[in-house]
Amino acid sequence: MAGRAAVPEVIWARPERTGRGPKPAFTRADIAAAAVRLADAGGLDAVSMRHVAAELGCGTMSLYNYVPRKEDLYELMVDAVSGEHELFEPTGDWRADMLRNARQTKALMHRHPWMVRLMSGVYGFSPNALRYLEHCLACLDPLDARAGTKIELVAMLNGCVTTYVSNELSTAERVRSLPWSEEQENAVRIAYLGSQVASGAYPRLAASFMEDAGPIDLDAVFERMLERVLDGFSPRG
Amino acid sequence: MAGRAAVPEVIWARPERTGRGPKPAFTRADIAAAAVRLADAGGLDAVSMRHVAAELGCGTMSLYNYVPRKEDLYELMVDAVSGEHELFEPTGDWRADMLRNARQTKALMHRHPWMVRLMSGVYGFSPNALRYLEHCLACLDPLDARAGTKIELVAMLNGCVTTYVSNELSTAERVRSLPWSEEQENAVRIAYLGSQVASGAYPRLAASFMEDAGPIDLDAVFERMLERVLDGFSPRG
DNA sequence: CCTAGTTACGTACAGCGTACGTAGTGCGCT
DNA sequence: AGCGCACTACGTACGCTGTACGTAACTAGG
Repeated sequence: MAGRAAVPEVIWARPERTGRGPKPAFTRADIAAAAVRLADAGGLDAVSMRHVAAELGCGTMSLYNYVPRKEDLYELMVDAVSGEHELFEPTGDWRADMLRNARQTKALMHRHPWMVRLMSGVYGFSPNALRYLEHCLACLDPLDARAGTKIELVAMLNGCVTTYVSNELSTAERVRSLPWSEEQENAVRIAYLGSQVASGAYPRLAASFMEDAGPIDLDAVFERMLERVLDGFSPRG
Repeated sequence: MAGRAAVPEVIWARPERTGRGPKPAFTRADIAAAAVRLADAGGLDAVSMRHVAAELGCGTMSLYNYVPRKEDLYELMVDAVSGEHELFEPTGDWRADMLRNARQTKALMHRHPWMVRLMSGVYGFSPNALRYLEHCLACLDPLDARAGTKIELVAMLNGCVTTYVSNELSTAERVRSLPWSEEQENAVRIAYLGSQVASGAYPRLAASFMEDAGPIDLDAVFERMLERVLDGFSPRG
């Protein structure tokens, strides 16, 4: 009969080896790495069970011995890149440390643009995610606040970074499945936005466009956002 | 030949009627409403071109006369529910007004849980989204700040609300495609999380679990988050 | 040693987005 | 007035997806 049980489980709780039978040809790390490679190269849509299996050099259905559902493959991917966080030694300056963490997260998501799409749909407590969370809490040791508050800080900071990068890359990832280039897509959208703003229906929005005529400094926007989040948690702020 | 052009375009720029030919049987609003109805009832996965066409009572391919790509259908959906925002008269108290906007957004996303998945993937400047943005800017008239700063405020507030609701509903929406119930899923994940925390590998995380033993008041967390965001933009804060 | 549990993988199915072809309809132009 | 073209409508078909299921080979535990 089928060893594949249709029973609730977390992939992390399922042991990677069980002893019986021929020894598995791949580790979970192998599989995650293959999937990440495909996603980096061809976007999230390039990650199909068939493609990952081909990348590993095995039959499609063999993958299901390691990964019961596609969802779990996504979870492996998120965990794998979560492991890319550098867990440095806390310096004692919690603001500086958290800034460093946030900037790292942003860089990580730029390296793996498909992450933003997975973040809102995958459960966030894989081993490496827990490790990162623990690291953040260690950075926050000097902050005098309840543990719950610290977790709220980490969640809010991560959330803001995610949405920021999501906005930044909104076209970049989506355009992969479109039959035209990112430049064309942006041009046509900006043209529409311009026509709407020029229509006079959105006076305040139009005024804002007049104000900052030049190109916006996205990095500065990002840094301002971080400062504001941290301010919200600083004592006497 | 094909009237279906594989050329970059925004669906909002394409006129709904062109004069020539038999008159369309549906409006964009009809289509959006049908798709939203399906998504509310059966989750985002229930929104397929075939299903929407069936809901409207037309052939699958007829839908492509109105909606050139599935992506555009999503855009119609987002715009339709964006129109559910109540654009009240600003009171002069920008903090209170923005709180009201944020709470409305949260309620809206609870009514349409699939929205969080669409928000990070769909371009954010549909007509109703622009109207809402303009409304927020009107609420912020009393705030003495550059227009760019106000837009940052709106973006940050919306972003935080989105990620908050996303975390809140992460299982709820995902579990629809799983062969077991949300309760089972949560139970199994909490069991795993508990086992990890109990393993001693994450001491600070464990301490935090000890601290707030009781169930957390999610609404309070939400309100605290909003206050912190607004604080970051209040003068002399 | 035997056998139960595992790995491996081909086949098959239902569903998806959508390219394409054809038939019918009615506005705009000459 | 009437021709032609742009449009609507929609059936068929293709390539892709996730994955249920069956079969064959293999190996560790009793």
